[in-house]
Amino acid sequence: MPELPEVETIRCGIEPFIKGRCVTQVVVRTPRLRWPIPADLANRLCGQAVYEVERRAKYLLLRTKVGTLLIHLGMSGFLRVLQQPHAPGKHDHVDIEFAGGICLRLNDVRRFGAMLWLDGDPMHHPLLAGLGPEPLSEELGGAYLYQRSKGRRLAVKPFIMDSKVVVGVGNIYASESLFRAGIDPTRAAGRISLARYHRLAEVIRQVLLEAIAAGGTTLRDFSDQDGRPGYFTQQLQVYGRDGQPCSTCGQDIVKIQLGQRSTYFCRQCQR
DNA sequence: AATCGCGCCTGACGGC
DNA sequence: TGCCGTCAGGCGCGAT
Repeated sequence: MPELPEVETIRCGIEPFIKGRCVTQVVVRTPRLRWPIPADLANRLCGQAVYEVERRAKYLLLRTKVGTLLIHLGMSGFLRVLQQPHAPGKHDHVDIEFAGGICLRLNDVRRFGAMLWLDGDPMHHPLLAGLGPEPLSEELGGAYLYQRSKGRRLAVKPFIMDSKVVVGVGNIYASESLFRAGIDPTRAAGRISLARYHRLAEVIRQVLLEAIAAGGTTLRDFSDQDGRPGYFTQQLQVYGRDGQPCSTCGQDIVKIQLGQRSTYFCRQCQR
């Protein structure tokens, strides 16, 4: 499941192949993603050069001078760059072909992803306009989280997963960050001190940067690969480790449901 | 306003 | 072996 580090890694991986290149053809085999892919996407995109490959939250933005292609990878999506012709396989829903024979191929088993065309300033689009700060930016700090959490009774884990508060903290990294910060994921967001939020902001950045570094290594050979990119290479300390001993104190990691999400933590180390 | 819970979708996995 | 139920999860949206 692409979390922010995977999306950033994919952005870096595809950028050198498509930046500055002109779209020659768009093949949509399965328009039914989270929302239907616009029927006129090919008309909009063909003949346009992609002059920038950006990321905002987990959205990829391919900018042209007449509009922006927005791509979200949902739970199971990934993008590959093909330099050699290659028959599409199962769940290869879209090909975007560029001058020079480069093909950007979207594969998404569960189709929770999206591919939309945005006119005008993409940052004003409803999907992007209300988003909180990027977790790797200066804006995310303890003071910011503390201020936003005032009076809120919501548990801290769903609080930091709320994209209006901060973007890009998915279920896995939320559990990992709270473990590193020693914070009980069920604790009300408004009942956490400024000092602990300083620590939380710091470890969120740390965890994401480590994952980006790991992804950069595994995805070095980005194009023309057959299988999926190597996600999940990061050492996870609590996620998916229920019943196993905590790496700090040895007590069993527990798994609970919090806001319909599996949540993993150590009752001893996280208060 | 804040919070909760649903639904989209497929594949892996466990039980019988 | 096959069938069926359950789980996983990002995230917008409607309900409370």
